[in-house]
Amino acid sequence: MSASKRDDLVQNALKAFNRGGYHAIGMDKLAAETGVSKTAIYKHFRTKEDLIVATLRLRDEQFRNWMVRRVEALASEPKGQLLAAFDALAEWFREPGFQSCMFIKASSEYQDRAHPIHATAAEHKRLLFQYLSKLADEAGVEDAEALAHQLLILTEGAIVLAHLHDPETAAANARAAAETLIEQALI
Amino acid sequence: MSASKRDDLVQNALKAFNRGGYHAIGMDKLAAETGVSKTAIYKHFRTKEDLIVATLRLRDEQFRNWMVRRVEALASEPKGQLLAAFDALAEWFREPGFQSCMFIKASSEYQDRAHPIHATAAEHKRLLFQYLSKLADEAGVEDAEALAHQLLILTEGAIVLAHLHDPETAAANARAAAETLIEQALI
DNA sequence: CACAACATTTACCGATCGGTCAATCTTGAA
DNA sequence: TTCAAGATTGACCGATCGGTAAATGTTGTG
Repeated sequence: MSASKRDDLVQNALKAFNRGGYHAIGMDKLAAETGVSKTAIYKHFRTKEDLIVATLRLRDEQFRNWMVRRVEALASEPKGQLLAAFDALAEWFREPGFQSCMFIKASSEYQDRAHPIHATAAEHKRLLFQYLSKLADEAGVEDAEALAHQLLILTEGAIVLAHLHDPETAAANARAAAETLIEQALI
Repeated sequence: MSASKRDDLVQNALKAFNRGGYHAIGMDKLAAETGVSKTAIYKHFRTKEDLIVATLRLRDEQFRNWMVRRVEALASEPKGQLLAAFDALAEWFREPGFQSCMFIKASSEYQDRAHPIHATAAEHKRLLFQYLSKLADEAGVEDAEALAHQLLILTEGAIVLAHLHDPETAAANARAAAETLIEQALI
């Protein structure tokens, strides 16, 4: 299997897991939806869980790249970029077929902290924290990590409520809260 | 089966689902862990999903009762009670075997908004919102619903990060953010 | 004690689970 | 053109999935 076919497989697996959940999508269904036979899949991934970790790593890369690009397109100053992260969030929520966050769902299905899938999800959120922390620091916030923690909490809460209740309400309220917290952190 | 035995069943099912997840715990394992045979379970619940909904309803009642009691024990004034909700959250996170929130996990495994399990989870969060909204109103906040939305976002985000990263850090930062938002809403 | 009514169990259903294997197909170098 | 190497396949593995049926216990009432 070529590298690009393998990427296709992971990309399609990502879509399937996103739509159906991790336990709910079996390997037979996965083979059918990706167009790659089970045996071919198992040539490249030792277990289903290895494949899930690979999809999470791909999603981590895609999502953080997208987020950074959107933030930089929406604002040029670090302070404005902190707030722009929440505008990007709103854009994400509006995407057709938005189904909450792969990593939150992964940690829900694989609860044990020691599990590689859970750990991969935790790592993704840690990288998001670092990004927010960098922006806060550049914006001149004294305790940049404290603000980054607070903004990350808003982000995760907004995702959960966008999925459970209403995307627009969640995005708007998270943005408003972020604005207040950023302003206070800069006094 | 007596009413109390049925309650025992649901209570034990709640523990099992909480520990293992919904898809991951099969009916055979559930029968073994609750001490009630599958046939006996199916005498009272038409499907596994009906049983899950029953466990969520029980958890909703238990959790909200507990939260209200803790909040009232920790503070007597509405404004203080808004903040006390986050102290209660910290207490919950510290409980041994804390495994995130049953409702977030349920909505992760049953993503379709039309699904009864997802709807039950959404309803629980709506009731929490109403509670926060009432407290905010009593505290004299002008736009009580806006503040309640923001505090609910903090709550959900703190739960997610308590599970993925660190309970103490998540609780402390959510509390600090809540304090800022409450103060600003009262100006 | 007799017995009907109900609760509970064991054994089983077809379907699907994650994963494997022998056989077939494709392909590129000699 | 041949043929070995690697990719791919469908068929299959035992285990478990959600759910059911027939048989066995249990219990309150006459």
